[in-house]
Amino acid sequence: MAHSDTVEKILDAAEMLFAERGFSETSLRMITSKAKVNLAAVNYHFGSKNALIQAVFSRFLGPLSRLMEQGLKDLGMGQEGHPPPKLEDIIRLYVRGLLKIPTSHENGVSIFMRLLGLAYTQSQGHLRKYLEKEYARTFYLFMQMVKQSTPELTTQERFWRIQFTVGSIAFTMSSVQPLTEILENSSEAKADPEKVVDFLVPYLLGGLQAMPVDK
Amino acid sequence: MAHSDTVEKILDAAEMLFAERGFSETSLRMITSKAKVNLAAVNYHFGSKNALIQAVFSRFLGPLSRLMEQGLKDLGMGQEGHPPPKLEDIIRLYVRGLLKIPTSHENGVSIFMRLLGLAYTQSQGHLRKYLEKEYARTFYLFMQMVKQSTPELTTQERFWRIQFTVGSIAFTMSSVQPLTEILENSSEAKADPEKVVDFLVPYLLGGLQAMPVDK
DNA sequence: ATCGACATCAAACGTATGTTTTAAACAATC
DNA sequence: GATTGTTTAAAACATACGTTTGATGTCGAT
Repeated sequence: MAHSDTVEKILDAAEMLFAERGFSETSLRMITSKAKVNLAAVNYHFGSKNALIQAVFSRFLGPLSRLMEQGLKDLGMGQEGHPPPKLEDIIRLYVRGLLKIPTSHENGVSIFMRLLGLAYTQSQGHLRKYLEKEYARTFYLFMQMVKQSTPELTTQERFWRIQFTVGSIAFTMSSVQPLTEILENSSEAKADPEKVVDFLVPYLLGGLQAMPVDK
Repeated sequence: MAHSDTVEKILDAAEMLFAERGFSETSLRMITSKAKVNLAAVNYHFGSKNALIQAVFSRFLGPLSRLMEQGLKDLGMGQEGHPPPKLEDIIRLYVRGLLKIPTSHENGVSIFMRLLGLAYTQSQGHLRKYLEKEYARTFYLFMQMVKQSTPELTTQERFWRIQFTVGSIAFTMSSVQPLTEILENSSEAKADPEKVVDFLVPYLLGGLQAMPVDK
């Protein structure tokens, strides 16, 4: 057919290259040559490089936020008379959700997490603002859940603990590959993302449930 | 005098701009115009943009690692018959060290942390490798300390928990400014880096001391 | 006062970038 | 079979970049 999967091919290539090298460090020519499409195709289909970056995120986050909202409902979110869910269940829900992200490649999780990390640190925050606007609802729901499960925290302390948690996840996942290389060199067996997640959950729970700062 | 403080002015400007916008997104022309020096001065004094990036880090990390090693000695590191220091003291030592980083600007901490975060996520890891090589000793000492204080963890789980910790710190500090803006809009008083650190320490301790994963 | 080493400056270099344009093929829809 | 939307190809666009050059300035030492 005339209309092949050019768009998908571009998104696939861009996704991998962005995760490997960052946004600014990845040129359209790299993307189109990896995707084996014409250079002009990007501007034809997406309009600009920035729009392509957003499109890469949309493909990830659309399904993800739907998955999250469904999971929160399953945990009894908003149901009258339902006991507040355990914090551990909430964390597991999100971590498991991240593992289930639909992706065309093997290492879907780490690619996505690295992209998310980049979105926060790179690109002067214009991407971060886009994400916060677009997925504010999902994030708000998560905050509500955590609030129910940690009534002993002040609003401020809870906010920051959630940020610490997001930070742990994003930063770690964004550098799982380089870090595993270190581990392999220095000793031990290789650590895949799934294993890292097993270590991550108890750590995050320990942090979130720690004794609050006394005022 | 002919030799003014051009080098310092360049480092100051580069430091701030790198932290604000990232490395690739900051051009030499931005730096030199902010520093009010000639464009060629960067290549004259530093040789290349990459060398400038490393120089920015050296100015931070030199004093910092010396501070850290001294602090570790004060805690009894390596002294025969000395009881192993408490984990909380180690964490506080490092967090306090980060706060004491000598810097020419007000927001020294957050700038430095953001730079460190960028070093890990950006620049294809060439900067990360430089840092690990240059400051391997300081990091190794820290690992040894934590090992003494968390004998119940396996080497692998300890390694990852330390990574989670570094991630929390770097990611959070690298976005303290944007995050405080969110807090101010949504509610509450403003949160300065020092206050964030007060929240951070118990969180990190809770994570590091959480029940280990059973095998 | 002169020399020589270092510092600064404006200007240019070569290259890579995102984007646009033109043209020609191609496939699907009506 | 004409029309419409996709795709490719090749080229050019203007711009921004890191880096280099060569002239000029500045200083302390001789």
